[in-house]
Amino acid sequence: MNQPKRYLITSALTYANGPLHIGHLAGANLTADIFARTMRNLGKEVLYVGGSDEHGAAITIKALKEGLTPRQIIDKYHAQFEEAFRRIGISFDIYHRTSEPIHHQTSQDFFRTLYRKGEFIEKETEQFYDPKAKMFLADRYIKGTCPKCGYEAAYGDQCEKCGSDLSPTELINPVSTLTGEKPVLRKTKHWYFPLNKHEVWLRQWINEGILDGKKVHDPRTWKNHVIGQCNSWLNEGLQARAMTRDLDWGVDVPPEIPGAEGKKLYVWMDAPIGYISASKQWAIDHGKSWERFWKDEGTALIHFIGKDNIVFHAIIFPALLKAEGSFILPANVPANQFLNLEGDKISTSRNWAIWLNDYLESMPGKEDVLRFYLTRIMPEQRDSEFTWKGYQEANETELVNNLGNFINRVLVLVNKYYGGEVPDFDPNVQLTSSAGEDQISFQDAELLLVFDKLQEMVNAIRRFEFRAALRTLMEISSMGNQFLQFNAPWQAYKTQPELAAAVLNTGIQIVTALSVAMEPFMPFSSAKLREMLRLPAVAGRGELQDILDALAEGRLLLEPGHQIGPARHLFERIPDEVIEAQRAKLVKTAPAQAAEYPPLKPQIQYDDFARLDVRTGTIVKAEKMKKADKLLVLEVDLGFERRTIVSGIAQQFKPEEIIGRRVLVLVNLAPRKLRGVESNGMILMAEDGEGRLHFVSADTDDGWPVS
RNA sequence: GGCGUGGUAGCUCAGCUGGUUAGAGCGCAGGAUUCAUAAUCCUGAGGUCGAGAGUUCAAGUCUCUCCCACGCUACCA
Repeated sequence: MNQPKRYLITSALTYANGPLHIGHLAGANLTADIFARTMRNLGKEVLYVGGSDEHGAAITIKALKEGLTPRQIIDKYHAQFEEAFRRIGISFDIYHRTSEPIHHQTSQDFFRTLYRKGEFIEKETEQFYDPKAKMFLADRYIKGTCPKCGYEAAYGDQCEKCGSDLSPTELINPVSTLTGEKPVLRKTKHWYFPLNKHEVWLRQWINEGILDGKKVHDPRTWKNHVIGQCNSWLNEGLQARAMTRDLDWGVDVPPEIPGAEGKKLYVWMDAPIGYISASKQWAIDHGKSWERFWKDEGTALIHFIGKDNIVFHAIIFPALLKAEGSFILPANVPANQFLNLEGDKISTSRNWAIWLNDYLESMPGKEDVLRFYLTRIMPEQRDSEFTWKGYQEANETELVNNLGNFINRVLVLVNKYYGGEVPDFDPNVQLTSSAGEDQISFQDAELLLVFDKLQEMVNAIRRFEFRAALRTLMEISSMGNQFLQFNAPWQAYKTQPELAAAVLNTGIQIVTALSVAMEPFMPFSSAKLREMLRLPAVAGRGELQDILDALAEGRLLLEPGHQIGPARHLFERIPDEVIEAQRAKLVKTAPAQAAEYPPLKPQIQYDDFARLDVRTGTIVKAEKMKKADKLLVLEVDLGFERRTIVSGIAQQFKPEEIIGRRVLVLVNLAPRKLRGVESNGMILMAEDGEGRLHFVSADTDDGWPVS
């Protein structure tokens, strides 16, 4: 495949309802940053965009909870994100936000174009509207009397008593569960995007890289799990998706479209278009063209995301772009898997995470160590795990002992023997190669080995194999350590000064190469090293390409006579106490929501209660229901009879554990078929604050009533 | 239940279209060395490649069945 002329790189937008943690870095941001920096260092034209995703119901809810306005919430998180990303060195060309007018305009324009082209299906439905809450109600927020069995607390989508599927409009006396008000029917219109119409070309584009008969990318460069996930969706059949919602916090549906009042664009018409509006803003700020990046086939569009976002970026957004007609499609969607933490999933609600802000505050100057370790364990092909011990070890064995030590050895020796001046040398001096203790080499041959490694590293990054690229980088400094060890310039300096000069000149060339090559991974340490070398910091202007060219042509990277500064340590050990203190911060908390008691149900009369017939019983048989994850088929002995009862507790109880359990059974519940098995009754369970279920029972004989 | 991805030395992971004694780093054992943040270098021990069956002259690599982890999805509160 031809090398693209330029790259448009995106990091998944960050949702503005909670702080950043290391998972955000490992998934979509550090990956994209390393890629963007590398491409800039290779002299490519790069536009790297990111931003905050600031719309949606979750933000409204968060605002209500904290007693703030949605605007206050998003302002707070956006500022926080921007600052944290900057401090950890994510090199966005622009970090934008979806609340900006230019974004609203851009996504509305996008919607308009699709609307005019007839890409949407309009569906008008009558839905219940709660005048007090001023919102349309989802089916399950409505209760009323079941038209079939007369049960008074049937949900809008289903009657729990008789099991029939309902639609909210069938209910007699519907009531909003939010406010208790009587909802009114209102017509509401929504626009659906018929994804199913796009299935055929999507299949070919994803699996063969062919779009409109043209090869646009090589599917072999896409990750297995990305293609697999897409095909899984395609094989299940794509459905028309609503592109609008009855929400109050988001981008308005273009007002001139009939029926648009009160409607907002759904997230699929909003968040990914944020990439486009960010590009536009960047173009305005810099007097450049955004369309060069979005509409020219010489551009490779790369979406960096986590695996939860695959379908969104590889199917839905491409389909929208194609339907719009003027945009290129992504050349790759290198999704990462998930990062776990100390044996458990990262969870914002359980506070199981390493928060980026906290890290930046409590581990000052250690930005690159985090970047390094996260890259080293990056979940590229499968989930991986962050441990503080692993972090400490990686820092010590690789950064301090290998990379930092090699650089320090060279700089100290050059300072000590040559007053910090890069020594001149005789290119014909025989050296021992880093490739083996018995191999004779010369300086230029040695530098060609470095060239090969740099090439290898660049190729790995082009394949989005960041772990491999980082490993290759470390191999260069390993080679450097071997080279020093074999040639022992500290001895040669006394007996063969010409050897020492050739060795240390070579050493300083390798260090110079490293100062550039390490920049995408560890920009802060790179800058520090460049300062010691008295060289300008790497600024993303083709420095890596310059180095590759020079090495290929046999030119030196740092000329004899160049004066370097004193050696300072690039990395330092991190004491056990510091690691322990960090680990001690990790304390799982119960999710906040689960701690809240559910609201009390409306008052009932004794007669209502007396209608329930609850009896004691014993589980005598239990087995898993086939083709269902949550159901157990139980046989319960009630003394006077045995009954089959299906219970949705399979995720918390194993069948063999619960045989013999005394339980309370609601015995006069109408029978209902669950996945083909008739259930005659209901096992009563108590639920605790963390959602765990517990059996309730009594010490009486089976079959006697409970009241 | 369906689909997807993964399951390789104590740990973290490489192993492309099947081909000689399965690799690396860390850790471990022994040795060398002192320029360097007790760093570095050399050597070595360590694996029936999740389990079983099959295809093949030949399988970690292909096929089938099963088990485990994670994700999507269905069903289910």
